[in-house]
Amino acid sequence: MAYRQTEQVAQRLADNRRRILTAARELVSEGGFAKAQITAVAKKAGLATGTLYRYFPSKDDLCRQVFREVSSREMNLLAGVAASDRPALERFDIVLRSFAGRALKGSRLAYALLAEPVDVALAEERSRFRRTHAAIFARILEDAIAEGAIAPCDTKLTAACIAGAIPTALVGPLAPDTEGLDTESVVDSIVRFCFGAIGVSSSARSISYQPEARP
Amino acid sequence: MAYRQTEQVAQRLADNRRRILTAARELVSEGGFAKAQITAVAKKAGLATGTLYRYFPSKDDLCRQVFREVSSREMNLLAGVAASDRPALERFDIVLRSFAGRALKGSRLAYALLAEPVDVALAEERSRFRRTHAAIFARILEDAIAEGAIAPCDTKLTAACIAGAIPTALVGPLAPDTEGLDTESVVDSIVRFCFGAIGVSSSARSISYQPEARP
DNA sequence: TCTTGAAGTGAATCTGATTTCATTTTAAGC
DNA sequence: GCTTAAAATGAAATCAGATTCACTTCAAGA
Repeated sequence: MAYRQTEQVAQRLADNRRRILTAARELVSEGGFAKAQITAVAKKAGLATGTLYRYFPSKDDLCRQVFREVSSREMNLLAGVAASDRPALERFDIVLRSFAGRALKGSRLAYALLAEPVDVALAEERSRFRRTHAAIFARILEDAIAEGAIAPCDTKLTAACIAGAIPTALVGPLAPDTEGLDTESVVDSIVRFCFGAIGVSSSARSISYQPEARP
Repeated sequence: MAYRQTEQVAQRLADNRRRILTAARELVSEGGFAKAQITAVAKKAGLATGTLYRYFPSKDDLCRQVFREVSSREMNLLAGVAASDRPALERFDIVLRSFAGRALKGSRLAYALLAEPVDVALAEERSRFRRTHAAIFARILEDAIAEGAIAPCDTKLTAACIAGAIPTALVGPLAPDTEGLDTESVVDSIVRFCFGAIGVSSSARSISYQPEARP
């Protein structure tokens, strides 16, 4: 018995793994998944190309992992908001705003997640991401119906529509170059659209429910 | 002067070009753009690989061309419908239905156009396609506002949302395997969603405007 | 029939990445 | 210090396509 993995080594391995993921994530935030070539990632992580393959079986796996980490952070955030015990419509408002708002803020990464052309493996991941969004929306819509705040509708499909509408509306504004456009008004328009879509006009909304005092 | 292109030759050249485009289109309808490899296209067109390059400078160019041909047929169709002189909301209804309905019918091709993972060149083409959709919707919305049929709104953004919502709602149903699901009800739900989004509830709609007699 | 330049060919090449693997280095235990 | 097995290395192999190019075939017209 001449070799046994020690705590210290295990630590370093875990570290390396993390370092690879971080390097990849940073590259993605800089230039999208297109910039996350294995060689570049390894270099940035301070490891040799081959070493990387001791940690991840393939590029696809690595990228999927990165995609999941980034997107699940977002998802958890939204899910958290969605799970509060406020009235459904209020939650709807907040979820929409955090989604759109955060996307516009971290635009390069959001673009990678939502719209950058990617290969099949990541496209799959992306569609899972979108379905999760939709599920969150669907849940809120069901609650809203149960509360009698909106009329019944096909919640699944409506949620899918919303989950598709937002990214598309953002793509223009998200485009890697776009600078200095009125973020808030874009978000407002999107929110208005989504409320409309579920049958809550903005006038009705400002009477029955005031998410924030308005200026 | 020993050579001059004759009518007959010109004819054959044009024929070849067309044959290449057709072959490519057919391959795309069978297996998406992924299946449209140069060699396969050439073979299907009954030409040698190299010959194809006498007609198209690169694969990207060929695929773009195919994408444009297919999508512009759709666009013209929608634009035609949109340009009729009926009331705006009626046109809205028809455009939505033809869009969603046609996509569901020719699903493999629609999937390629709307959702298949593609490379940058085609992604560009696709976003142009989507913007054109949005423009059609925007136009109708403006008319509807002018007619006083709906309340004013940010037509550009609303149109973008709609143009994004529909494909997303269709992706599930379009997925290359999905069989035997209720096409009509999907279309209905989408239409309902879009009308809701512009502030026309389905109840209001069935009173003020009857697109078709209902059973 | 013969010449000429365009059209057509498809095997060979190129490309840009991922992935492998023979070799070297490192850490653990004796 | 020595042995062992894991970890790390990075140059080279691989790969799946697109693309090229030296060559052949063809059609027009002299």
